[in-house]
Amino acid sequence: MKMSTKGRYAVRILLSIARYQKNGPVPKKIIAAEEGISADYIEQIIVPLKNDGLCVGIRGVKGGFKLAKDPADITVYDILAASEGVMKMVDCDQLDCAGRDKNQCATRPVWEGASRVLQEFFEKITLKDLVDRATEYEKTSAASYSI
Amino acid sequence: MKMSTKGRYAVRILLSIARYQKNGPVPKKIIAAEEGISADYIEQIIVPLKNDGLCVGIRGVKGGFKLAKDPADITVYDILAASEGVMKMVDCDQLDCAGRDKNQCATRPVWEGASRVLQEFFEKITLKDLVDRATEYEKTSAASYSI
DNA sequence: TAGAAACCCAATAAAACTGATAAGGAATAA
DNA sequence: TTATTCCTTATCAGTTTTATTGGGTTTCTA
Repeated sequence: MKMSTKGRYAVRILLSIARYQKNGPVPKKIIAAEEGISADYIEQIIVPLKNDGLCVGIRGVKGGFKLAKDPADITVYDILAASEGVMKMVDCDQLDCAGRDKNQCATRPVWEGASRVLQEFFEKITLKDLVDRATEYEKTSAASYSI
Repeated sequence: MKMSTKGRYAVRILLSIARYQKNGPVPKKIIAAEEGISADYIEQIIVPLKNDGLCVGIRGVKGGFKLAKDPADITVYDILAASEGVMKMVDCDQLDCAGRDKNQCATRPVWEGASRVLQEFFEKITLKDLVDRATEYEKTSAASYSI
């Protein structure tokens, strides 16, 4: 029932990109410094995010990452689904239901309902919401990465 | 974001006990056969459930397990909390928020909200609900363990 | 056309967790 | 007293997580 750090990092990485991309592509070195994640590890985490069309990498000098869509069009669910796969709390096939038919398994609706509830929650939060909140927080403290 | 089998097994084990305890304590051998979990593994899973006062073990011949409360007073959340610990999707202390103050972490409310939503969902489902559903299912098929 | 900046890709590995097994001990009913 | 059943602790292989490392490839700029 724990979220892996990969999922959390994925959200934070895209949040960083969202916040700083107005100055051009955000290099992973900046993200690393900003979020306290090693630059090498960021690469690994960002691969599925690119594959799912959430961000793009731009090579060469002055390269970096930028979002592939508007932050308001990227939900936390999109990010977690890309990073951790479809949101299913249990992979419940026939074998999993103690040999019963899956439609006869009394606990199955519990896990399906939980997955659904969670998905709906994450779908309501967009990257823009997080950017706004981060900006709000920053008003009361010093900005870290500017221009 | 996956539920471990331990949590699922815990629910199924208590559900088995709830359903069959009217004939006296339910021995783990029966639970094992019923749920397709090895008897040795059941022991391990059931320990925290006893510690949290959800069921009790009765030793000796004709022994077994029975619930410590009414099934209507045991929620799925109670079971999962006993089995897997408090429902926190991330253990977010200061260090976890990329060095920021935890009240300045823009993603923290996401994980806290998800944990809360999930907890509220599981709190709404009692063991009695599951017993009723299982009984309902059983009407359309053969009972497996009777008297 | 260097050459440096930056992303891309594959292999490796330590640590933690999961899922399970096993053996002996303690209590209880018949 | 004996069979049954729970109780406790140890062990352990396999998988997943969380990275690290080391080499490529592309592209901008001078």
